[in-house]
Amino acid sequence: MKYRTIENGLITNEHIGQEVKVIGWVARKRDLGSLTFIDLRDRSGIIQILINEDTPKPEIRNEYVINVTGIVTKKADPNPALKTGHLEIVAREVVLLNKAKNPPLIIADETDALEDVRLKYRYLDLRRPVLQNKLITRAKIAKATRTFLDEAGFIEIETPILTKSTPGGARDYLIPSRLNPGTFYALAQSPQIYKQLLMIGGLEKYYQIAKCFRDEDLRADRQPDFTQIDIETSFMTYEEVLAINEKLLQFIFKEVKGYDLALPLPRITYEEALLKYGSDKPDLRFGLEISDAKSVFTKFDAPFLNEEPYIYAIKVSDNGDFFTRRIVDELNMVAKQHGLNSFANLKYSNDTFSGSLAKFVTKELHQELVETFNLKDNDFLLISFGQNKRQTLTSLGAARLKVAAMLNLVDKNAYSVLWVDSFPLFSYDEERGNYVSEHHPFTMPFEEHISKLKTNPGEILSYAYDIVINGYEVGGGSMRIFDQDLQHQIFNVLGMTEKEIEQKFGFFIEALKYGTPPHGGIAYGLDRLTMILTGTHDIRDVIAFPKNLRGNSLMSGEPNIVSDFQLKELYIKIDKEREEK
RNA sequence: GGACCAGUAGUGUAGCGGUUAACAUGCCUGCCUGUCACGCAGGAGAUCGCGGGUUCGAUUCCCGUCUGGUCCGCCA
Repeated sequence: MKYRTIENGLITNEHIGQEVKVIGWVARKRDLGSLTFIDLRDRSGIIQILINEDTPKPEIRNEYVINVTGIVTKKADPNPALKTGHLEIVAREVVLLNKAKNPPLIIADETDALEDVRLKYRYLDLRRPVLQNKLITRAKIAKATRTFLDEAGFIEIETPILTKSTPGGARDYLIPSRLNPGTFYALAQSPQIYKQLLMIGGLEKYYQIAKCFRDEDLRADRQPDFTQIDIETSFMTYEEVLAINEKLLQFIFKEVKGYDLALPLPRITYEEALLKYGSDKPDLRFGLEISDAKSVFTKFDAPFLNEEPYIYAIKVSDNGDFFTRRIVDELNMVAKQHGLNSFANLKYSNDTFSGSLAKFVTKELHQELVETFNLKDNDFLLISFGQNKRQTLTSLGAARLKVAAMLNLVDKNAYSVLWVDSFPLFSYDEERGNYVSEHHPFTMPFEEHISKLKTNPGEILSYAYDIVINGYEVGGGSMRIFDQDLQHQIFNVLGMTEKEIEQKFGFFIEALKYGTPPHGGIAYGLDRLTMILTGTHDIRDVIAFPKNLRGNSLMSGEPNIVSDFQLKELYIKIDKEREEK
């Protein structure tokens, strides 16, 4: 006895006239009295079942699981919306295998439910074909990755999830050790140190599709546990590492989407990305480039503007009339969110300026503005100004994205894939009063900048690179330091004492002393890559059982309170006062 | 830690200082031989998130709180 002889979505013309047995969920029932039609859904798709008057039929409602035996028949009037829309199965026997409660959400591509209902009943949400297709795409990406890297001589190696907590970087998820009272493991934030140790261990080419954990606040594209495609290789130069990663991406795009990714990928430096697009992960599917507007606006007789050290502008061509008071207010919200008071703006039409700065435009400035920005009728200038260069740029960068979305400037069928490179090695942390790694402390600085370690660390650039797709940081990596003295100097710049270095990274410094090969690598966010290739902006769409913004599972209810007995075994006491707050 | 938006039948929304709280869909019952988001007729279903205040009267206005979402900070 079998439940099925064929999957619903795989039934084709060649089965016409054959008796088949199918199984699935009742997606829809259309009862015409003596005729009943059922859309029967399994993972492969939907096939219509016809139950005639003389065929005995059980109670049938939505989401019941039924088993149908019958003859595949050609329909007189096909349904073009369905892959199997020209076929149906005329039932001989219909068996009810399981009933179902009335589901709280519509189980179809277009559901009516909002996120929290979908997450609470995730197992029902997962029955929706759109969601299943996203998980299928995710599996295809993983498979293509394995195929490509395997053929390129990489081997898949697992590294520990229970690891040592090392400060710097993201907050750790801590796991108490029962066997070692008072001590903790940290869940791996990434396999970074292990993969470098694998290089020292002589494995040469490693990869892993690795779960990683970071206890930071969540976003639409950030989950506390997520998956990296983690890659490291020895004996390859910077250019060779980028080249093989480009080929990997090309292979994935081809296998998963049938899309031909043109190589080599464009590269843009971190500084250029920030100046032109106000972001270290620019979306290049549209223009709206930022220009330095200091020279013009500094001449404006407006103290709030001309005294600011940084002034930048975006010109939006031929859409001035779009920027009504309401739209400008919306953009100013973006400015506020990024720490500025507001943007300034100028509309140019009929050779006249209007907008927030219009009253400061003198005759001379009028001419200079038109020439500087090459203004045509119905153009619009959005201007950001501030004390902090990065903030002034990134707020305008955020507005750039918003404007592009509002004006529909983004080509949804295009992919913008590029490298952002030449990242600074360090940035200065005002709060902590010392330098912190921009990427991570194992990143190789440009050789010609190493001399600045003692004099001006902030100016050092590094062999770090991000892969950016459609404005998402999809991957990031670097060439690594393989010289123990240089590594030691880096730790010093980061303000670590000899004792701290020894405690936290002693084993790693020691390892570097035994003939470390030149090496480098990258880590891709599998979740984000899947988001892009499935066209969603919500990371929860590409993870089977995701968490909400508070890190809670609305379905199973973690995190949860544990028993006093469990806590006692782990030598942990909960501060009851704090718990009640 | 901060800013903003939302919370009304199972679901998604509308609405308003005094309503029988509306619409769609889902659900239930009946009818229907070619539907495919079937159709038609009828029906059930809501302490308008929670607490307080203003008011003769609050689902509506105000304050607080909880929940969900988006963003900033954070994410080596």
